[in-house]
Amino acid sequence: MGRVKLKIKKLESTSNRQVTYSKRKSGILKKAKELSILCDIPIALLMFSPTGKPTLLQGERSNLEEVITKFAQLSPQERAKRKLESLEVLKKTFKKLDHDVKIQDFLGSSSQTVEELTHQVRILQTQLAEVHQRLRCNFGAFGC
Amino acid sequence: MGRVKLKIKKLESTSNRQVTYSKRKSGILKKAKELSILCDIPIALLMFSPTGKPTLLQGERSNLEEVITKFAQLSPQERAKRKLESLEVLKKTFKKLDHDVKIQDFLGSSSQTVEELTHQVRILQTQLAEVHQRLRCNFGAFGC
DNA sequence: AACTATTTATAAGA
DNA sequence: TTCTTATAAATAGTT
Repeated sequence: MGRVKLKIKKLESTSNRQVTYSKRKSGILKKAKELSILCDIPIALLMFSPTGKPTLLQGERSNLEEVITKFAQLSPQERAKRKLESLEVLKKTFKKLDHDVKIQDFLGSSSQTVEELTHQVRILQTQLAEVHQRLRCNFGAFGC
Repeated sequence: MGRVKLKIKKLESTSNRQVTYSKRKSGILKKAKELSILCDIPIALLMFSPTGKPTLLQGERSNLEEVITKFAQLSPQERAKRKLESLEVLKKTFKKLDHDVKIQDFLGSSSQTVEELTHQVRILQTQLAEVHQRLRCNFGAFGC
């Protein structure tokens, strides 16, 4: 959507990458917020700028109330299907993990880099803690 | 982008929510992939359909090589600034968590719901494990 | 699932 | 960088 049709491949110019990131980031954040509100769904978007600055968006409804309600309304057949789909997604996720973990040809390191990764760990731990919290509050004591 | 200007609020009709989710989901997934490639950045997008079906996208570069390289190139001043920014993001995240956790006026439950939440926990744990793995592989044994 | 009238996003340029 | 604008792209309502 611009003066010319853009080919989707890595932009050569560093400054152009940064400008494009800035523009498209605001666009995709807007889209995510709109989708969350219009369809009343939970959504999470995590990205890193070309310089490493993290951005985290959680939709207006980061709670899972709607998912729970909708799920409770499904028929047994639909539930069984959903269960299988969930397992498929899970298998794919692990498959991707296995692949990524094997490609470990990284470059040099820095102490700041560790801080950055640690920061990401904390964000994910926070999200994890939130889901755990919901499990506890809504369904009693589970082994989570 | 349609016949009329749409007001951004929860769509009344359930079927309309599902149709809109389907259309906009494909749009946002495309945007995320393009952003990942054009700007060569890591990105993760997690969302749930109005019926609870999860979708997870990780950009082409789910590894953090670029972030690390870019970060290593920053000046000490820029690193200090980045560190402060990361802490701000972290504070916001926890603030949001506190708020959400207090609002615990959920509806009825079901055994399937627990499975769905458990599935989400597993996805987040997988992402967490991935980041931990990278920490270990690239920077030696940390207490993670 | 397709089709278009419109709105929206954005690439280049100022 | 921030604003403008020509153009590409997404999509709301329709079929």
